[in-house]
Amino acid sequence: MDNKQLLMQCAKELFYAKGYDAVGVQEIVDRAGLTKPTLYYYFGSKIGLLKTLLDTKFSEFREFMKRFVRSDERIEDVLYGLATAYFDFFEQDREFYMLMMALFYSARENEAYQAVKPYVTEFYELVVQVFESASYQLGNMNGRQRQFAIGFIGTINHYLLLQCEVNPGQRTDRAQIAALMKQFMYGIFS
Amino acid sequence: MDNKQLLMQCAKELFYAKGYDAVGVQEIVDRAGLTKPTLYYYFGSKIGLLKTLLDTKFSEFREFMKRFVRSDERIEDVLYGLATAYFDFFEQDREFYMLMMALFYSARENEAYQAVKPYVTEFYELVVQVFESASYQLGNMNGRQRQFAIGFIGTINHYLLLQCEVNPGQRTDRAQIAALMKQFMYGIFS
DNA sequence: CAACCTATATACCGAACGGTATAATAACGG
DNA sequence: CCGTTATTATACCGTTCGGTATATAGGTTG
Repeated sequence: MDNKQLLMQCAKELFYAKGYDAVGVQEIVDRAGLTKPTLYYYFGSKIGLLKTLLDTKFSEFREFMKRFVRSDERIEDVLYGLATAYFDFFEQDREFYMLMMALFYSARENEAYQAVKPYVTEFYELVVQVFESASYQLGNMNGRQRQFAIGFIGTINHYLLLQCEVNPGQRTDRAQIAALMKQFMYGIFS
Repeated sequence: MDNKQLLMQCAKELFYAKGYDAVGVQEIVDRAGLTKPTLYYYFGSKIGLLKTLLDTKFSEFREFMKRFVRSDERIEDVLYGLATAYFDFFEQDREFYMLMMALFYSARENEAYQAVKPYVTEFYELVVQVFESASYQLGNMNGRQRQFAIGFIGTINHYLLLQCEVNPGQRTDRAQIAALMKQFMYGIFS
């Protein structure tokens, strides 16, 4: 791994563990065994480092989406594929996923939030589109597509949060994804 | 309002807008028109100020819970009451609610997260209890009480997040709460 | 070899950080 | 009116912050 990748890796670990604002540039380069000018050579600034990290990782997320989502299937299967993309991306790099969530929930004026917002919005709109194009299966949603999208992402994110708290090492299996989607679609009484 | 309350108010606004780590003690006292020793006189430290703020606000949240939750009713009504408590507390002070969410989603090693965690856990356990005591109505949940509690809180929090993004000024009405609970209980096909 | 470009280090900048020693002021009880 | 206590300000502490001017080492290219 070259030093650019090394710096991104170290930054990700520290941002995840302590929070973007709470991590100093010195701390990042110390962990990488380098010095500050190297970091500034590659990324220009601390926020530039975060932006490069986000850009790299969200490109991977797009690949997961392409692999698992077919919008022409039954809505049950589309949602299952969507959920699988989220779960697999989460499993591939839990630290980054949790970092992304933390950034998205952080304060609106914070530059770290503003850096992550466009990416989160992009994937949120993708989920909205899934519900839009399923309208012939779900019937008249009365403009509730966005509410469904929020509910869907919220359900998944909170499940993943629980995973991190309760099963720090264990992988989520396919049966659990199916159960969660069933609960989302048919409610807790089913 | 005395200066202690004033400092808590100013801190809350700044923490909400910029994030705990991104706000300096100097900034807080400047906004309040005071000086640093006053802050340290009342709260001892920056984290002490946050803890006092959390303690005060979560006491209010407990009152909302007592007012709206009757565990001896039908599960539909209990969940509706629980949701109402969350929504009303949110409406009473949106800034604080969003701050609490941001803190809870922040990094585990961050002291701001550690300050808010006990309170969030307390209310999570309360929701778990609601599902536990509804077991005779929901049937055998196979130990999924915690999953339901996570799903319930996740659904509400993401809805409130959406509220803040889309309708910054508008109040959530009772019909929307009922619709959200219906979706949670019966799924999106209902 | 000379010029150049990439990548890295030494050493430093001014500003802001959280926090405090000390003292002045204000309010209150005797 | 005096002593005490609660509250606030002035001025400062050492440390760390994000960021940079400058130099050097190594490879590449003319």
